[in-house]
This record gives sequence, C-alpha cells and structure tokens, in this order.
Amino acid sequence: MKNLLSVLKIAVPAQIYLKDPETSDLGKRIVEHSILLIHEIGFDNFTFKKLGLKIGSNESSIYRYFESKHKLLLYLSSWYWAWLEYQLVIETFSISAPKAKLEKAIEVVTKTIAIDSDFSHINEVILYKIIVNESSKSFLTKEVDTENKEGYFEIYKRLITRLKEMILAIKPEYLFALSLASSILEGGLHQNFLNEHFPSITNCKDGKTTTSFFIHLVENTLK
Amino acid sequence: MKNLLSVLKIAVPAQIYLKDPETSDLGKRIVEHSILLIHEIGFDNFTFKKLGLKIGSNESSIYRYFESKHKLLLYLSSWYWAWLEYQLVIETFSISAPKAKLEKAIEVVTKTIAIDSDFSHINEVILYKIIVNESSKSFLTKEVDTENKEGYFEIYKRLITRLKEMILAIKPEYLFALSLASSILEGGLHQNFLNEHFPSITNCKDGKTTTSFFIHLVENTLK
DNA sequence: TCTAAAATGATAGTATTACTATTATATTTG
DNA sequence: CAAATATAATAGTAATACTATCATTTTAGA
Repeated sequence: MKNLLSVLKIAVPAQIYLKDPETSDLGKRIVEHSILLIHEIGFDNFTFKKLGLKIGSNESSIYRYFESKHKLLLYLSSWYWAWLEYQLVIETFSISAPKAKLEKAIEVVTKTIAIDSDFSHINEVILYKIIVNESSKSFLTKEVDTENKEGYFEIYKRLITRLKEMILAIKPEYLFALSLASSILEGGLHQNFLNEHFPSITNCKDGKTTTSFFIHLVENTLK
Repeated sequence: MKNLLSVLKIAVPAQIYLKDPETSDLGKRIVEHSILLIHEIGFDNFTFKKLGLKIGSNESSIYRYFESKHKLLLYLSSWYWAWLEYQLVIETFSISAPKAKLEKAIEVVTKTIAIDSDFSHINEVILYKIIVNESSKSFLTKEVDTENKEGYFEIYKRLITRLKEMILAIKPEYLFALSLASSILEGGLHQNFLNEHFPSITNCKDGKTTTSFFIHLVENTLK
C-alpha cells in the first residue's frame, strides 16, 4: 500500500477546491491540521480563523484554497472515499471467488481504521473519526442536489457501485444490490458511531465487530 | 389513531424545552411553523428571527420556549420518534405471531410517511421529510455525550429497544439484535434520503419500497 | 541575477447569526 | 380589579463567514 501510494495520488474532484492543496506546503498543512482541529473541536465549531491560528497562517490564505468550510469537508470526505476505494481495489483484486471477494470488501469498508498508513500528511485514523462523526453533514444540506450534479459525490457513488457489482456477482437476480451496498457503507459508519456514543443500542462492541455483523447479514441475505 | 391521540399527548422529555410549547397558542405556532420553515429553507438556514417573522411573533418570545434552534430540532425529533413509537405499538399490539409482528413493525418504521394524521397542529408528512433530511444533525455534535446523559435521546433508544425485542422473539440467540434494529431505523431513513437525492445508489424506488428491502433483509438474516 | 508573476500575509470591513438583557405592553387568573 | 404571567419591542454583543484591498515574500523563467 505504502509503496503504491507514494507513486499514485488520491484524486479528489477538482471542482471542490479553488487551488489544489496538494500542490503547496501551505495547502498540505491546511488539510493536515484541519483534520486535527475538526476532530478536536467538531466541525460546527471549526472556523478558518481558528485553523489559521493553529497553523500560523492567515484566514485569507486558507480561503484561497477552499471557498468555505463546507467545501473543505467535501474535500476530506472525497479524499477518504478515494483512499477507501483504493484499499478496496487492491485488497480484493486477486480474490476470484465472489463470496470471499465480497467478504473482504465488507471488511475493508466497515472496519474501524486504527492504523495510519503514514504515506502522507493525512492521518487516516483521525480522518476516519471525522468521517464517522461529521461526514453526513457534507450531504445533509439544501444544496445537495446542485452539488451532486456538479460531481462532488462521484467517488462515493463509485465506491457503492463497486460494492454493488460484487454483490451481483454472487446473486445476479437480487433486486436490492445498490441498497444493500449503500447500507453496508453508511450502516458501517453508523454502527461505529453508536459504539462511540450510544453503546446501548448496538452490539458492535466487546469483540463483536461491525464487520462480522454485516458479513453475517449479507451472507444470509444473498443465500 | 386519531381518536386515541386526541386524548393522549405525545410526551417529549421536558429537559428539551424551557416552556412546553403544547401549553400555549404561541408555542403550538412555533412548532407548527418551524416544521414548515425548516422544510422550506433547511435547518442550517433556519433562524428564530425568520421564524418570528413568519408567525408574526418576536424572536425573543421564541427563545422563551427553546434555548436554541438545536433544542428545537431535538424537540421535533423526539416528537417524531414518540409518534412513531405510538404507531408501532398500536399497529403491532394485536399481532401475536412474532414474524408477522416484526414485519408490521418494519413496515411502520421504514415506510415513507405520506398522510398527515391531522390530529394536531403538526404536519407529519413534512415532519417526516425533516427527519429524513435533518435529524442526524441532532446527534452529530460535540455535545452528544452530555445530551445523551441528560436523556435527550430516550425515546429514540426506547424505540430501538422495542424493535430489538421483536427481533429476539423470533431468534433469541441472534447476537446482533440491537444493531439490526438500529440499522432498520436509520437505514430506512437513509434509503429514503437516497431515493430523494441520490437515486443512482438505491433500489428503493419505482415500486420497490424501502420496506420490502428491509423485510427481505431481516427475514433472511433471522432464518 | 534580475524581474515579474504568483503566493502569502495583514488589515479592514460587512451582513448575519445566535444569542442576552431590559423595558414596555398585553393578557390571563385568582 | 390587581397581580402575575406572557408576549413584544428594542438594543446590544461577540462570533461567524465571508469579501476586498494592499503589502510583502517567495518562486520561476529569461
């Protein structure tokens, strides 16, 4: 993983940013520390002014990279989904048995990210926590339909499409492959959210993982 | 339904409001029109000032009922979950066969609300749309753990517990009854959200309902 | 190495938000 | 009818989410 990603670049839709943060030192620091700061104080309390203070830079400079904090959240989300898509592809590529392939896919997509792959300035462990706690806000807006048309959610949708294909490889006549795929992805995040904040309404804790819940669910559904 | 609810009152945890909006005409108008306005402009753009303008009342008067717009969203969410719990209980009460009971429960909990029961000033059809599009914001905050301790999510958790009981009535040894219950509830909302905004990643459309997706899923999982 | 273009920083300003506080005026209740 | 309660009106505040302008620094090409 580390090796490949040192050559490859996670590609985020260019409409999301004003200037590609990957192209400068300041840009990278913006992304790196926005993750830390959002994790620390929450997205709602996060401002570009506070971030500027944190990285010893100016609010106005950050605005040259991202139009708004909402766009920054879209960037972080897209980055995460692209990274996850990458993991999904390489981890399942060599598996030819459909069932084993899907099982591995579910594992990749629902597991709690606990190790920072460390190939970049982005801390995936903390980014994952942001995805669990904040990413829904990137689409729970009045502008979601416009932004969807503008392609801001392409990677996320492609990921679900990939999962769907793996589901259909097992049971081509299943009518709800897309819904099952989107349920695995969002449901995985949600169970991990519950584990953190509402442990009384989830079983995905104490050794019983979100992954095993979904593998069992999907296996039986496609039987 | 109509008859019973004209005697009963939907009980929302009292910590959520400063003054019970059910006890006055202004309070009811606040709740009634906040639903319409949030639906119209979205929760993020919603302010008490705009609501005051809409109902011909003063911002400061609204603050006497709710500490913040966040508390108002918690109120609307709790109200909805309480209303849904009520539906769930009466609709499943007389069914004794566990499988049929759970099936009915899934139907109640995942179906798109399309008819306003019209027993109160609250329009359930529009409220349901708010729940689909905005309710996650009520718990996706930095304060969620404190607010959870203060009991703001009791009704929601009780609803999930009820579903869990119905699941265990079918398969007592199933280890993920809570996770399945929470997945049905949140997943149901999510599929309906996708239907509205991201139809390319759901099958719950064109006659294939969210309810049928989940009934099939649960049935196979508990087989 | 000089030059000009690009990037960053500093400062100021604006409308809006999310409130709080105070006082005045209605309305209700005992 | 008085007192209590509810509502309205007005003002004020710190913070937010920006935009605009201009100064300074850095970088890249001739």
